Formats: sequence, C-alpha cells, structure tokens
Amino acid sequence: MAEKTVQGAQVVGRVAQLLRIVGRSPEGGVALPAIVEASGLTRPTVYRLLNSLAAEGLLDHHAETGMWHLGPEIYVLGAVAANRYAIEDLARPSLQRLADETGESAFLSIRRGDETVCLLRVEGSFPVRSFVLHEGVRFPLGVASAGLAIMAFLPDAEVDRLLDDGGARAARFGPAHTAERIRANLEVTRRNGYTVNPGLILEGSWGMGAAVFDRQSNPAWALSLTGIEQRFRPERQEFLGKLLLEEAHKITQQLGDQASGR
Amino acid sequence: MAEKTVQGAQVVGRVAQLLRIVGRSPEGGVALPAIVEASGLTRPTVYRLLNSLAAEGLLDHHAETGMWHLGPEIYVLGAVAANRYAIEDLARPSLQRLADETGESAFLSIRRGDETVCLLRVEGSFPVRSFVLHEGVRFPLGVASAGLAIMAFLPDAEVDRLLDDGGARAARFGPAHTAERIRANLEVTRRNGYTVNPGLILEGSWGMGAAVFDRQSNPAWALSLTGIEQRFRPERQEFLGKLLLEEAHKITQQLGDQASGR
DNA sequence: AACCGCTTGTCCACAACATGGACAGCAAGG
DNA sequence: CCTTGCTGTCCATGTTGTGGACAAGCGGTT
Repeated sequence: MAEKTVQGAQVVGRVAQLLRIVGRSPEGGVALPAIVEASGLTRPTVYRLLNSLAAEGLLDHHAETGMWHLGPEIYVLGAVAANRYAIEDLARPSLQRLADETGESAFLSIRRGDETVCLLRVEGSFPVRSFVLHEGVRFPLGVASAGLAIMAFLPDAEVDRLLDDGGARAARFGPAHTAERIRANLEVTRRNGYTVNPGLILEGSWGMGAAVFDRQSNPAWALSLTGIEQRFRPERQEFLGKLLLEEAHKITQQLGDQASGR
Repeated sequence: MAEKTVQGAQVVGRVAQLLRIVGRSPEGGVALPAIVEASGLTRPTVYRLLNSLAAEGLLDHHAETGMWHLGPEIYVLGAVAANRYAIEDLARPSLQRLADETGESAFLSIRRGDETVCLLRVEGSFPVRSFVLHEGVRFPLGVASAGLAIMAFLPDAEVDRLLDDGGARAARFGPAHTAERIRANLEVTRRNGYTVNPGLILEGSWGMGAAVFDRQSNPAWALSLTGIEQRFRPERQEFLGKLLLEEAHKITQQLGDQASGR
C-alpha cells in the first residue's frame, strides 16, 4: 500500500488511490466521507481531487445521491487497454459453466501487485448468496480463495515477502490470517491444485479457488466459487475442485494458444 | 481541450491528458518525446508524471523499447467501470456482421465530451485497409464519420457551440473541415440517417457512419465503416448506409430494452 | 576519431501549486 | 432548538511539483 512513490508526484499516488477506492466500491457508488476515511486524506483535499477527476471524466458524481462512481473516461481507457490484457472473453464462458453446474456464484479475479481484484462475477442459482465479493473488490494476496490460489503458485521468496507484514493483514481481515495458517493452507492448495477458504473472512461464507496461469506460467488470475458453509462440505469439495481446475486449465490453455503478438 | 480545470488540481488535468495521449496511441505504444510534444509540457515534468503513473500501474513502460502503454490498473478499473457502461457486448455482433457483409472494416466509437473515441474494430476482408482509425483514437465531433453521425443528431445549440471556432478544432484534421462544409454534411446526414466522409481526413480514405442512441435518445455512439474511395461509390453507398442504419437501430433498441437498473 | 542529433535519466533552486484548518450553510434526527 | 454530519468554499501557508540545465549513452555521418 505504502508505495515508494516516484519523487515529485504525490498527487499521482493520491489520485490512483482515490480511483482504486472508488473502483472497489459496490454498484451504488461511494460517498465522500467514506472515501476520506478510506484514503486517510483530509476532506478538502479529497473533495478537490474527486472533483478534478470528475471534470476529466475519470470519475462520475451522481448529482442527487452524491455518490461517486468510476467515470466514462476510465471506461474508455480501460476498453482500449483491454486489447492488451484481454482475458474476460475467455473466462466468461467458464464462469457461466461453473455457476450453472454448481449453483454457486463464480468469479474471475486478477492479480494486481500484491492484491487481487475481482473482475467478473456470475451469480449462481442457489438462493443464499454472499456479497463479500463483487467486481472491483480488492484483497491482499493470501486473503480470500482467489488470492490463496494464486499465492500457492508463487515462488517461495515472494510468499515470504508477502507474509512478512507484521500481522497487518491478520488485523484487517481477522485472526485466521496469520502467516502460519496461510502457509498451511498454501501447502494443501499445492497438493490439491485448488484452495478452500473455510469462512476465514466471514464466518459461514466459504469459497474455493483455482489459479489461471499466463504464458510465462505465472499465476496471474484465479477462478473462484463462493457460498455458504453447508454447500462446501468435504464430500462436495472434491467435485467443486475438479470443476474449478478443469475450467482454469481450459483458460490457461487458451491463453497459451493465442498468437503472442498483440 | 482547454478545460477549466477545478481549482487546485493542475496535476489531475495533466495526468488525465497523459493518459489520453497514451491511450490513443497505436498498439506499439508511444515514446516519451512524442508525449512531450503532444502534451505541450516540459520533458522532465512528463517524465516524472509518466513514471509515477507507471509506479501506480496506470501506465506500463516497456523496458527495452521505452514505449509507454496503458497499464494493468487502467485495464482493471476499466473492467469494473464497464459494468456501468457496457455497450461493447451489444455492438460486437453488429460490427462482425457489418464487416462480413461489406468486406470493409467496421468500428464502434463512443462520444466522450467533444470528442469521439474508437472503442472496437473488426477488420473486413477487403485487402486494402486504412489505418487512420483504431482503438483509442480520438477525433473532435465533426471529424470522421462517427463524429459526424453523432453530431448530426445533437441539438442545434450544441452544434453551434462545437462549430463556433469556425472549425478550427476540426481543421487540424484537414482543410476540408470548415464550419460550412461540416454543416452541409450534417444536413445531408439528417436526411439520410447515415453520414458519408468522402476522404476528408486523408484523400482516398472514405468512411460512412450511423449514430446509436442511448436511453435518453442522445446520440452517444456510432457505428462506422472505412475503406478506399472505390468501395464507396454512390451506387454502393445506399446499400452500406442501409446496413449501418439497421445495425445501429438494433443496438439502440437493445439498449432501450435493458432494465434501467445497473 | 571527432562531431552531431537525439535520446534517457537526474539534480536542485525557485515559486507555483496543492494543502488542510476553519467557517458557512443545509438537512436530518433527537 | 440544539446536535450531528454532511457539502461546498476560502485562503494563508510551505510543501510539492516544476522545468532549466547538465551528464551520459547511442547510432549515424563526415
């Protein structure tokens, strides 16, 4: 989080931070005070920056509700950038199949630095759903099934670096997120190929995930399923894990097949 | 271009400008000097800002070539924003049909302030192609068939405002872009429904376009076709125009059908 | 080799610019 | 009526961004 920003560019860091905060907010948008709180900046500063960003079209300010959203310019730039980073088209059919066959909600997350960001969601048919995860939500690697699935296939040195945060992660996401318990989970994940999150973030809200690998065989994305504990009993985990791995492999393969140009 | 930036936010404007410049560059990326030139800022400033943006993941700097690209963070944010602005999924099939049936290249552009931005491109089968237009390219409204098609269905006051510089903004893209000639084109466009750009930007490079309307009946997007003059003879224009209008109507309709929530 | 033109990367004195404390105005709730 | 929490704005302050200037690298031309 505390990047050593390039010298002479404080604002750029702040702007990026604000964009991320607004981006990870749920569909209804975020209000100013929440952004102030999340950013740790003073209110006038946030106010001014948000308005400038809105003037550039990077953010949108709903006049009635006062809520802030990502703006059209971000959408436009992102659409252009997507030509270089396209994976969603490949992943969406997999998510649909996962949701259809399991009844749970299925997600695609992408690794972004030391975090995962949820990109796509397909709701399952099962009537009880968790709303911990949705498009734009970020978790540090090691938290939530997507981040665990990815982390399990990172080099040891990387894992060590990520876990060595002096307990900040555990403090934010619950006492279950100690370095030791995460390591144990990664161990099991490496053996099975898929990971299980037994309600670590929110009690009763379970998840499973499997990593998708880029052309250099780095775990860059993850598929995951979420639902309530009762739907993730041990006897069903094997079935769900197999499905996740199948779909993850499919995507990994398709990514490899693509001509490496563009 | 010269927006009255919100007070106390010079950098935000600069940052947004840099993102746009990098975003509209072709696939190979842009080099620093070109960005300096395009932005009108001094080199150290651009250098510093670009590096900060890259540190935040908003830009990407290819180490070998030195080229700048839109970064993963933009992609991620854009993917999240796309939930609010989705049109590409609706438009892609139309573009495909247009390209298949005509052999020309088909494009989707979106209105963004006083410009259009090209979002999607589907190459046609015809072996001679123009590369004036590609994803990320921006033209002022009134230039290129997409911008003309959109402008033709804007309120008169809006049109006046856009042209009250005598077409100076448009004239950057060729001497044919005077206010009078643009008005004449808009006139014809309103009658036909579709617009024809008879090589105004680049001699011999023709285009045709039709507007797509949002739920408030504003022309917010445009479909367009481009190709060489010989493929846009009067007798073929009617055929191409009819196809464009059909597909544009299809998309407009689908947009209207969508539940207005999310 | 010496020179040129063009590039990237870095420094630092200067002052322009972003900053944030403070205040006004408004709406909702007790 | 007072309190709480919000949005929007001002402006003195000094932190922060700025850009002129210089160093160094690279490839081509004479």
